[in-house]
Amino acid sequence: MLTAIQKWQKALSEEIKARFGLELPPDEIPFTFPPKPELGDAATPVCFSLARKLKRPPQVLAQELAQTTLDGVRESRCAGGYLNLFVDRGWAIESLLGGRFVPKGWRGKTIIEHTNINPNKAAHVGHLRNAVLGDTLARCLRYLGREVEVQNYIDDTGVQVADVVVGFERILGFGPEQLEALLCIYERFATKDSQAQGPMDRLQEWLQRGGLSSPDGVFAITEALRPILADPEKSNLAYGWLVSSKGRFDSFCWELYAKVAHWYAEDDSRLKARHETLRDIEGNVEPTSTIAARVAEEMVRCHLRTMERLHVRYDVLPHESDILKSGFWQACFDKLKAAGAVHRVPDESGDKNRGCWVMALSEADGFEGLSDADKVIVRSSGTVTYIGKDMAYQLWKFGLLGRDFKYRLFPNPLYRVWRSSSTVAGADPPSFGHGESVINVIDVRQSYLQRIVREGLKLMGYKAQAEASVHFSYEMVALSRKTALELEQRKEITLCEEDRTKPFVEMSGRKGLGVQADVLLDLLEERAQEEVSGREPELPKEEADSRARLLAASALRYYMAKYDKNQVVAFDFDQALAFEGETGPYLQYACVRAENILRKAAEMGIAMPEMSGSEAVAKALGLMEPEGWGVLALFLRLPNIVQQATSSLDLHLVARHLYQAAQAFHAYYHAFPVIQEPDPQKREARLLTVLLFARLLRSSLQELLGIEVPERM
RNA sequence: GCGCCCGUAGCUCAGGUGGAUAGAGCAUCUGCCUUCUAAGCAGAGGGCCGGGGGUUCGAGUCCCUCCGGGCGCACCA
Repeated sequence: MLTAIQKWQKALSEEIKARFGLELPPDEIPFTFPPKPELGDAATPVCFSLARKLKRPPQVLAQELAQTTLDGVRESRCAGGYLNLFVDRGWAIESLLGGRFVPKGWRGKTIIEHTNINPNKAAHVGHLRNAVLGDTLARCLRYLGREVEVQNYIDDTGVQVADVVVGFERILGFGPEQLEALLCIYERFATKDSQAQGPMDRLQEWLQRGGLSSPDGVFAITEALRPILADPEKSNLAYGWLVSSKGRFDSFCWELYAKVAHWYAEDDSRLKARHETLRDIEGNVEPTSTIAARVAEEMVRCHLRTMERLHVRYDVLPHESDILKSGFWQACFDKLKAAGAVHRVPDESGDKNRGCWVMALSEADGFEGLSDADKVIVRSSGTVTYIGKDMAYQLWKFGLLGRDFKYRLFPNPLYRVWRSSSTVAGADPPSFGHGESVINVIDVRQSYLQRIVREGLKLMGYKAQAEASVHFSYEMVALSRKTALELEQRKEITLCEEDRTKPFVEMSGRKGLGVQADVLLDLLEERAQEEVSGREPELPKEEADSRARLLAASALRYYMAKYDKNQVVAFDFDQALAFEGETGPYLQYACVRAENILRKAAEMGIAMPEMSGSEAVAKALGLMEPEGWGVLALFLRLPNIVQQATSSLDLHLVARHLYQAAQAFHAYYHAFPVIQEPDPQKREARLLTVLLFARLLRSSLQELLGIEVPERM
């Protein structure tokens, strides 16, 4: 289905051909929007370029083109060479309210892969940008009528998980029982803060508050942890993290993971532990493989919970371990070999890649000037690299592998989500994969690898799928210098000399450098809570909490969505914690204000206007002030904005546009009182403006940006 | 060395395929709450759009070049 502008472009293209004998494709007819609403609802400067080709003044051409009949346009005027269009308001409102965009011309689904946090530590603010962009893209595509499947890839076999397992086994001396005991504490105890007294007292208290007052439960846990508690060094470490993690297992692992990196750095020979652990995980050697699986699963649960706070959900969680166990890599490897896309570097050669299977990139477009033209796919040890697994995964996403996972439900208390499995199949999973196009949301640092995956597909003969493989590349989130120095002062992070001189500090899970997503969300909710209770002290706590959550989520989502994707976000606490100015709450507030007027009007017994169809509506629309109409007209452009945003992956366009709409409404709100307006007809027109605005903004925020609006704030 | 990205107000950023007077937010200053919630509005100051060349009716936007900064180019993911 064509949007209004596309229809106009088509009609104008035909008119230009008929009138001037000039072929001008519809999408080459530019559309802009007049700076003032009085000038019209839309405009095209096309006559400027026509003027050159036809050697006639643009004003004259615009006069002629103004004769064109355009769908929904009641008047075309020319002004200084521009062709300005005034739409029929009734038509515009009808199409806004009724016209969901019918999915024509789009068959097949789009697979979006996003989030992809290594399941070995808590999510940090960088991961939030990924998730927000991925989720916003999914929402925008669904708004346009596309079928979307959201996948969150879980790398549960890599070095990162291995490292945290090393931490549990070798630094803390944990086995499966101790891990279970720890998880049990986390499961029962989910409150945020505590001030430690004596370690054992505290543990007992936590256990009791967590509903583990049954002596057996406490006994079981303390029994399991006894060997750890007997060792002061281990028990101090674990206890410290237990406290600082504020009830979150992923936060515990965040500390543990950073500790492991430090532990390696102290003594190189300790890296042996990493390799042994990695080997045991892959070889299903107990207890290591159980610990790894348990840690990864629990971590994914933590991440799902974190993302749920931002209203981000997933359809399926493909696990890397299942890619290996289900023979995906083998099938992919066979295809690569059959196509001659990879070759083995002989053992006896002097090449540094001897014994490896490599993909030659020297012939490929866009890989010129590499220091090494060969990319290792299979290591000399016979194990496959990340890039190989990723190629197999990409093939599966397109349904090209000839294999599928089994699926079972992931143990998630929040909503139904499936995960891959190599062995156990749950009841009636939907069909996953078989995408027509695939969008991988990964930060810019992985561009090179994403290009290799595409190149691999091409070499295997899947040219169309290589074309349909999109890397949604965005810049990283770093800590602003100000924020980094603040955090260092509070002893939450440690910076090296080099970091201190840089304009911003790159985050690093390994170095424990970053701001945890949940910590930021907690801060946001706290601040929101203060604001809410400052305004309505009488509000029941539950209601206040729920409002604070919506405010915090919207502040964060808008903060992550408003920047151009190529812009490094220098994360700054002051900016991220703001609720004023260009922020999520500002958008919500516009909606709440509009709804307040409606509520008040209803309380006063003023009838709500019809929104479409009747004579009265047409009349009210005609009586709207240009400013009021200007607010609503912004929503007319929304479908085009969303379309452009999704095709260029510039999602900030959507965020900024809705901000602009909110801004326009706030100004209107102050200038045009509704309830106090004595003239009933004017009042009717204003009420209709407010009603339509409230409807449109609320649904747009929710559908496109994943921002929910509270009833009041 | 090669490749990609960024440089616009004191700070953080917008400025779709070149078009109407370069805009927002924060910060600073001045007004506006007995009038639909001030998480707001109105206004002021603040700009050689990194520098220099070009392309044309028209360049913040396109091309070349230089300068400054970031990120990639692993048998890590």
